[in-house]
Amino acid sequence: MQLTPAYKIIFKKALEKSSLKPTKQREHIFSLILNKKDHPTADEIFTRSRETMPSISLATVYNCLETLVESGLIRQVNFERESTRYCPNLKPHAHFHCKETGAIYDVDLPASLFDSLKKHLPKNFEPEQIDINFNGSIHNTNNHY
Amino acid sequence: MQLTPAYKIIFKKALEKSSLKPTKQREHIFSLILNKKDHPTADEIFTRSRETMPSISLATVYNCLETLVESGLIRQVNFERESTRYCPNLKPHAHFHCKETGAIYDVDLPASLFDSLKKHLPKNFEPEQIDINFNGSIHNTNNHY
DNA sequence: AAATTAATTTAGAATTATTCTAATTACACT
DNA sequence: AGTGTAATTAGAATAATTCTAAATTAATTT
Repeated sequence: MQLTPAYKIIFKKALEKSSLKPTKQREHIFSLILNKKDHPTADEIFTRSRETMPSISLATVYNCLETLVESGLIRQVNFERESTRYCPNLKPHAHFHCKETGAIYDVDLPASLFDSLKKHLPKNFEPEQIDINFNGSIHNTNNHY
Repeated sequence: MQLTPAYKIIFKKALEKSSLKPTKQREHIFSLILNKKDHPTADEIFTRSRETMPSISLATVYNCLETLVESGLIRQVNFERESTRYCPNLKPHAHFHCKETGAIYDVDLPASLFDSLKKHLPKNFEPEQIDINFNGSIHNTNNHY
């Protein structure tokens, strides 16, 4: 679980911009999320972290995730009141939540769509973040019988 | 806190379609949400309910809210992991969450926008519900100085 | 390099919204 | 009236997250 040199620079810069330290734990968690792009929960990240960093604590995982979100390196994803999940995809996109499997899929969207959404806000509303969440199921188009 | 005759019919029909009973408690909670369109939490609804129905319990409030959502009479709104809020507006719309005050505002959107969102999904993804949430702040355009 | 300070991590307790459980109540139907 | 099913109730249980206070690490000053 290692950051590429390019990501290592991004990582350091992003944290330093908010005067936060690029610690071992923060880097470790960031690399875990980057390397398996599957929207894990804090608890899943905790379990995975301990495989290679057995001394890490759950509180640290929560702390690190918070600082990574603050510094813009990852995004939070929430569905209903399920555990918060984390996402390293920073491109404009939505999420699709399959109610059968619970899996979450990224859905790329053109930036223009976010722009036209913003146009419907009153002039004095200043959005910082737009979350678009689909909830539904996924049909298997192969197996018809 | 009374339902109009028109809403009373809508209420009964919606529940009976799922073979649920139009009970006093369910009607009471539905009317509370309809009459003050401010996205209350279950706990706020509980407090308001007791003013006119002191014997109601919190569990019942949760139960009733669940059945009202199931039968399509109200919608749930979630921001991050804050308490779930409830919304009687069934027209296609988004929500704006003011991070300063915590208030939630409905933002009407044309149905066409939801349609173009759906077009970006893979063909076998079947959305049942689309949630669009803005997070940000509201500028006061009056008081410049 | 030792001492000082500040930030981070840690373990475990505390919190909070929600769900669960089991008992009671309210209806609908014979 | 008696039976059966659904709904309500109070309180206990759960689970994700946050808080607290102590311990560790890193950075800075002497």
